[in-house]
Amino acid sequence: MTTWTVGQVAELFDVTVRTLHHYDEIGLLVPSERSRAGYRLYTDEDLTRLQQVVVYRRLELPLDEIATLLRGGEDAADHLRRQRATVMTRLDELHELVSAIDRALEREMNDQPATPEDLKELFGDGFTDEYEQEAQERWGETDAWKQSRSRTKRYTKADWEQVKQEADAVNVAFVAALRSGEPATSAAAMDAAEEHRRHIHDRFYDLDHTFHRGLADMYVADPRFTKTYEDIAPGLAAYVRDAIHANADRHGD
Amino acid sequence: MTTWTVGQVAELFDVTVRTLHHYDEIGLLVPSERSRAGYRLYTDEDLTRLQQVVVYRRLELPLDEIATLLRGGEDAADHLRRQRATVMTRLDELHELVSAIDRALEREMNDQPATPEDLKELFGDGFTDEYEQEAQERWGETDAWKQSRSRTKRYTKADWEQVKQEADAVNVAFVAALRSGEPATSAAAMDAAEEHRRHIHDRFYDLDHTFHRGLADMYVADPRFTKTYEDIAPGLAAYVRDAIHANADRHGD
DNA sequence: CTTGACCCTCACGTGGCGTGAGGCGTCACG
DNA sequence: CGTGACGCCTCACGCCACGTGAGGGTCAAG
Repeated sequence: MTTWTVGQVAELFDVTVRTLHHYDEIGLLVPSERSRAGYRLYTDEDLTRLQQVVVYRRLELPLDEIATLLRGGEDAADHLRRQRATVMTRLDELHELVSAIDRALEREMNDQPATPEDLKELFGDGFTDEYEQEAQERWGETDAWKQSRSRTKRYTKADWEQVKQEADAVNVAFVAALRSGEPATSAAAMDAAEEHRRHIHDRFYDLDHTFHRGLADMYVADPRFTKTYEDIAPGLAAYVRDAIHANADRHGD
Repeated sequence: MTTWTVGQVAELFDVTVRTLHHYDEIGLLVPSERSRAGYRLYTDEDLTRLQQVVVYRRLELPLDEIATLLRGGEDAADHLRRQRATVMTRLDELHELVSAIDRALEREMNDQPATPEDLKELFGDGFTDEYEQEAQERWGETDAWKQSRSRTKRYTKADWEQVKQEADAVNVAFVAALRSGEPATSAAAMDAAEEHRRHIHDRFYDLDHTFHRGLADMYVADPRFTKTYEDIAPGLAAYVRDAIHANADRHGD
């Protein structure tokens, strides 16, 4: 038996039958033979070609580029280099994405009242906790998370209460500036913004002014967090955001 | 002017008009008003909602999840955590991809163009061995399997030899306990079980005592695995299973 | 001769829009 | 009051790499 049917080939290479049909349709891998009944029959050579296709697919080359590559015209090294650059770019994007999500999550955490149950749910209380395991696996690599976790892990109830007090103090400063009629670009408002940044910086993870801007925008973008500020004082959310941006400007970031 | 047309909104938020049409079509963002001529007119509230959509889109959340989120009530943190896990998985894959490309490039530069055999060696997979195929069928895309793959991928020949030696040592311990006539609940048998668990835990994937029980049951239930043990010594499969359960009991899981 | 596993060819669905086609609305200028 | 440029509308197909049936033929075993 020197030929194989779709099902056999599919199992061998861990692809679906539909995929082989697709490759046939677009001419990327047309089986050399057909049985009288019309069954696709793959030869050794077909399998070799499929092997190459499968490998290049794992590099996420589009199928038409793979076709070009296998037509033999192009230099494989060039393709690989280009692909590497593409992957690296994508990696950077994903890294940014992760930290953006981190910031969004951090914002979630900050806005939740720090009841012991919440903390347990957020940080877990043992290695048997599924979330804890996943968090360690998945989040273990980002600096923000490592920092935040290593710091908050040891926070007691009292610590959390103090964290909350600090947060409240920051809010009070914001409200005072707002009520006094000073603009968000005033020194008082910017000072409150800087306090806000330092609070997060000290308590959770390193936070520079650029990231701080991102957080500020989130506060206004999402009504759940807008509400937190609007409940304290109307117009506070936008005021806080503007103050943070002004403060970032002041620091030249 | 308290409403905006598609074009204005598009420019404001740096999205295309088609995108706004799309969001309208799928009901994610339906403009509150229409002009007599049927022009879409976006209000302040619409823009606020769009702002949120845009933010979440930057986090690459699927549109239907964003819809769920904005419908309110749902926990944003859950969605964000899931999204984070997804992105991290993708990051891992791309890291592997980059090193695979590097290895391919190295081969390409130093030696001749890569033959299919080279590729097979470099990227693995392709003509997978039977164990790997069956394991994939069994475990599919479970975390354990992914973890095992990501670890073993980087094992060298020497590593594998050591892994084999460790596995043999565990088996020897089991056989010794069995031959000496000690019950599966004896300390010797349970110690061997614990060694077995740690071996897998260290070498392949996180394995607690509860999951270890599941493995043990499978050793007896699945003839392929049963055979492995029965070939070493008759009655060993069941003995191993009982020892593992006893060991799990001992550890209170 | 039946059964059941395998194979075939359509052909529509997926996500998140891009990209026209064909036609109406609006506005500044002449 | 007409005209041209531009913006808006609604279809509706295209993209990529297949997934997922529907409806029907083929093949080896019992």
